[in-house]
Amino acid sequence: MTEAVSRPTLEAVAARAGVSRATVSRVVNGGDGVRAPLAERVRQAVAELGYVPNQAARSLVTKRHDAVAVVIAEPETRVFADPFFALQLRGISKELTAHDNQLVLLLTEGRDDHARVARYLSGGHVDGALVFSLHLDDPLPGLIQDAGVPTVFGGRPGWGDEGRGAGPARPTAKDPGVVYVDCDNRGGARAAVRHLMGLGRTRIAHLTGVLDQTSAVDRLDGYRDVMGEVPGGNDPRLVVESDFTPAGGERAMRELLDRCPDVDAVFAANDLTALGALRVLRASGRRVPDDVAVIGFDDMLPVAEEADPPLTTVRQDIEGMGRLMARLLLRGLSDGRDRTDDRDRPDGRGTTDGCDRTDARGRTDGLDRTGSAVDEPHAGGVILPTTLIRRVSA
Amino acid sequence: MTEAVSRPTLEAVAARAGVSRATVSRVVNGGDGVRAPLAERVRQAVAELGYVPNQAARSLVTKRHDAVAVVIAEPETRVFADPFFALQLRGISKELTAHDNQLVLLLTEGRDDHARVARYLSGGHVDGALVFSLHLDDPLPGLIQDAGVPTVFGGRPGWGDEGRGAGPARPTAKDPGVVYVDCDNRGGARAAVRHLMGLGRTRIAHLTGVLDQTSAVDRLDGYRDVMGEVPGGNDPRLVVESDFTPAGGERAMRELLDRCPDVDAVFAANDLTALGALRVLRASGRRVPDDVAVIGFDDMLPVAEEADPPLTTVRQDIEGMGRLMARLLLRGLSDGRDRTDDRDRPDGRGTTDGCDRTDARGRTDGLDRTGSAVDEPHAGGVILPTTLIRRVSA
DNA sequence: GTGAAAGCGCTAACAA
DNA sequence: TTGTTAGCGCTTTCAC
Repeated sequence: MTEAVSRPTLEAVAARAGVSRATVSRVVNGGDGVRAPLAERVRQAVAELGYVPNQAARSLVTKRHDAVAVVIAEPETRVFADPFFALQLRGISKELTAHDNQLVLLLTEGRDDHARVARYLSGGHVDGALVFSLHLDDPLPGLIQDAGVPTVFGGRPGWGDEGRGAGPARPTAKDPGVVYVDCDNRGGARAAVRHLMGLGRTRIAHLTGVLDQTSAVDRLDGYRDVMGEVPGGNDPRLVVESDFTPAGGERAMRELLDRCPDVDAVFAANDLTALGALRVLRASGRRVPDDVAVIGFDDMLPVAEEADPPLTTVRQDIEGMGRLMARLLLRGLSDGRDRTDDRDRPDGRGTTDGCDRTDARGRTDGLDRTGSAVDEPHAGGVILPTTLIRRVSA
Repeated sequence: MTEAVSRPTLEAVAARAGVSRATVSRVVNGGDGVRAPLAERVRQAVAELGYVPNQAARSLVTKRHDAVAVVIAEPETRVFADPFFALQLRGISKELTAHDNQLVLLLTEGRDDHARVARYLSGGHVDGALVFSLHLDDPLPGLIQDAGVPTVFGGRPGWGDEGRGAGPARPTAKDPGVVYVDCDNRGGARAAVRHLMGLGRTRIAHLTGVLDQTSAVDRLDGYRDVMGEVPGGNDPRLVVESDFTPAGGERAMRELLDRCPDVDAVFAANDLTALGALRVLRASGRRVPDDVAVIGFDDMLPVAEEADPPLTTVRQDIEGMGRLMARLLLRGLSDGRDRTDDRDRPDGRGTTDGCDRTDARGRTDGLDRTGSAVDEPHAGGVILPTTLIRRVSA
């Protein structure tokens, strides 16, 4: 392991180019107001010396870090069981890189880590935070809000869902300052159920996810939206609580077959649950999709594609979510300063502005919230669309 | 998105405690040589003010950053297709956190990013780097070596495998300074094949991984180690090249059945490949394991466990690999300075030293290298053991 | 054992 | 347009 060596400083570059440190600094930071030939000489010197600015020194005076923390609350091992996390991170990374920001990854393993993370964020080491936390009663988001760091949440925070999560709703729930990005869980669920109806199915069941996560709640709500419209759709026996795992899917499917042997379609809260359901259906002698159609959620490869039969599912643009989160945070950060959004780095690596590639629709397309006590939508919620992917199972 | 506020400085703490900045600094950094009561007063002030040291200011003078970069060469989308990456990261994160280091994540998307990463690492923003790059001809590891940053590689670098990868071996291949951590791919493969033999199988095939990755090469070598010992084991038709994917596994399995209809066991280079093989075997009317036994590699959940039938496979301690990489890097870093390894942070959060929990065996337990021209083992290679997980398929 | 003072490398007023 | 100067918040000699 080679030892690091000392790097040339601004001073060295200035000397070499025969100018003052201030001039070098100007050139390095965009070169506004430096006459071309001089700037050229400086750039020359920079190249020759292989000068790279010392970020610590820079941060010390600018109070900026060009770094963003990504916080992932770890009890969410679900996050580790599928590529979700990795894709999200990839999207975030791309966007941050395009804006010359670094990604500081903070993984938490429980309460002890909460304090650590809060301390780190309060410590002013990063300009902002991207926070993933799926559970309604997770204290981490609250701590982070209190840390006073600009933050964008991944997934709709559940603070406003009174009567659903454990404990009272956080006062911050209606805070217009709360910004989050999520996929259209509810709309995707509706699309899935409508598709099953379009297939002529009438006894359509739902195997839910863990109901202390907003994604599970929203998918259930989407299911109910559609089922509520048809006679007999409100049969409570058709909804079985599960937990986003294959084992849970098996359990739930067995229970479902007990309750409703006449079921002819299943909408599973995610692909893993569907996997378990498929196995039980096969064991029960039912054919998929002939006897029972099955739809999953997530399009989690290779699970969905490699299932037997390949799973029809609802795809979300996971990478796009990550990208959008980063973009929103960065935009918020630059708004907070006096630089405008499009004042990108001089190397012209800025991306196109806006949500052009993400089809952000804002809000939840006219629908009111999930029957909770929250009347106003979360001011900063951005919902990305989902797509139904048809394979064999439905 | 709340705006960040200004934090209390050392100065403020000093004023509050009625001491000099220097004293506060000493207390904050371990408190050696400060009388107890004074130190207590300082700690009090720190707590009251919620003081957190400004890392930028500290780095500026210490030239340390307490930050480590994790570089993941992205063309390795395999890394994104399974939880491998996430687990590795978790191990790394735990270890870094225990030593109060931050994790800066650098994902690359191709050549353009190489320069960016090299620049960042050379820029002295981090104390060291953990680098993942699976392909033999990836230029990134070379660039990183040149950047002069202490580095530990994830997975055995292939630079020394002459005649295998594209291009000549890098001169650094035998550099005793090269440090890497890998699982015992070769030993795991041997265990798998021996297990199949123990089952009385005689026509044991191998579906390889992408052979420009050392993990695939090593697994193939392990297979050959064992097969070479028995008569007829060298039948080249029993080895089919594949690519670590289910689709590749299908292709390879079909080809294998064409070539050797009498095959009675398959060792697949990973679980995904095994998945494809299982499907083809089923389609061909063969029963698993009765007619053909199948073993995978990685114990990639949920793939292996949820396969039909559940897959016997070789498990590696992925999280342990990550942890060990971080530990080795951190140790190297502290060796490079004048502080000894066990001079941990004052809050007593240091972990136990050594590789106690990882069972590092060092080297490759007496076996010579993979038939390549490299006679001396890579000085810094640490190989973690693997475990055979018996499920139904073999 | 404690404090005073000198920078670390950079940016941002302000002068020229 | 360019240079000069004063710190940013911290650690670290060096006196006391």
